[in-house]
Amino acid sequence: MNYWLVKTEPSAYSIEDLKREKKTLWHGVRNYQARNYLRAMDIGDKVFIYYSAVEPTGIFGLAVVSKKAAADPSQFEKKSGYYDAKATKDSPRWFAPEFAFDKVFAPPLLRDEIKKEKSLVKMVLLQKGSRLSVQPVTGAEFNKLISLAENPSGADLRSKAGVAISHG
DNA sequence: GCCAACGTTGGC
DNA sequence: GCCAACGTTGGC
Repeated sequence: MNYWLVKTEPSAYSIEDLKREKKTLWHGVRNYQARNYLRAMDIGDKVFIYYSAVEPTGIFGLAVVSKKAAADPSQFEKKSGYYDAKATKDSPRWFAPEFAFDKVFAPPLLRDEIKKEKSLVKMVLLQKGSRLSVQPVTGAEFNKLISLAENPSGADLRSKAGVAISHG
C-alpha cells in the first residue's frame, strides 16, 4: 500500500464535497510529475486531502483510491478549462483516478503543526518551492500524520497535565 | 499583495 | 536543443 497527498482549494473541491458525493474523479491535474504519481496510485492507497493557498492551510481529511487512473475526460472537452488540444483519445496525456471518501479531520491538521514535527521535515510538502499537486508520502510519515490528526496538540497538552479527555 | 520557485512555451 | 520570457503556484 502506498500513501499520497493531493492539494486542492476548498472553493474548488473540499473534503465535505467528497463526503457528500462519496466518490470523485480526481481530474484536471496538468503536470507531468503529478500525472505520473496519479498513475502509480493503486486501489486502497490512502490520500491526504490538503488545502493550499487559502488560510489555514493543512490536511483536512483522508480519501482512499477506489479506481486506478484512466484517461481524464476533461482533456477532451473543448469548453473545459482543462482542455488539451494535443491530447487524443488514442493517446491521452492526462489521467484521473477515482477517490472515495474516508474521513474528515476535525480539527484539521494544520501546516503549522506539521512543520513543528521534526520527523516530518523531509516531507515533499515542506520542501522549499514544492508546488507539486500530487505527492508521495512515506509509510512513516503517514503514521505520524494520522497520529497527530487523532491527537491534536491541545489534547496532548491536556493529557500530559493529567486532565481527562472527554469523548462525548 | 508580494514574490520566489517552478514548469512550459516558443524563437532562434 | 538552448534559454529567455512568461504564467502559475502557493507560502508568507
